[in-house]
Amino acid sequence: MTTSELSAIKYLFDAELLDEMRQEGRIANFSPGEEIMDIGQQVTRFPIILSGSLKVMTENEKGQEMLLYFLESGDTCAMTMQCCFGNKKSSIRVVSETDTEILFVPVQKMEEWLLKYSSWRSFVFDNYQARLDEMLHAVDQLAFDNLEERLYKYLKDKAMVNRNPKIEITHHQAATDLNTSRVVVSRLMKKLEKQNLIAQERGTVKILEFEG
DNA sequence: TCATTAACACGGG
DNA sequence: CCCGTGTTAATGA
Repeated sequence: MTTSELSAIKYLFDAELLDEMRQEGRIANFSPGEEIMDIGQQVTRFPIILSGSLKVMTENEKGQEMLLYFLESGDTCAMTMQCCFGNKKSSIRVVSETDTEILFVPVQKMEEWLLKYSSWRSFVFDNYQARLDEMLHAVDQLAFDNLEERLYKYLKDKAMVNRNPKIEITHHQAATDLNTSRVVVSRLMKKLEKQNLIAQERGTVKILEFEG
């Protein structure tokens, strides 16, 4: 592994830790829609995102999927981290949202690095923090029961991780991710359109706020 | 009141 | 024709 390959995260860690990552880590690439990790799977390697973005989902008892959050470059998955420390099986499904490049590190290294590197401790702590904040916000939105805001945030998140104000998505997909019905999404999309927040074509939605 | 399910029409590819 | 979209009606929480 060359130095340039870890350039996306080099400012996050000590030089020495980066060296270890180069030695111990493996880089893998994924295309949109590819599954990186599934529910029930034993976690043996730990992902750090170099480029692209991931979608993290969970499932309820009935097998319905539910979107938790998106992850981007420099992020890692707090849920996976949790699984690694506890040597548990994954409670989430992770799917590539865009083309992604991921650094995988063996789980044994993680605890070792906690003792050795303060930059690793910060990384782990910050990621927990960020995810907890995001989850709290999600709970807030659910509690206040405003699907319109959730939908708009979902669209904006998707546009942000794709670095593109134009999103390729159908009302059906949005409904699945938000755990609601297509009828509602169609209605709310129309509403957002009337407020000049979005523009729609068949299979695409454009966030007007993000247009350059 | 607002979401869900089912059903339907319209239109583009 | 199939799929995505936009509506409506009936029902339930």
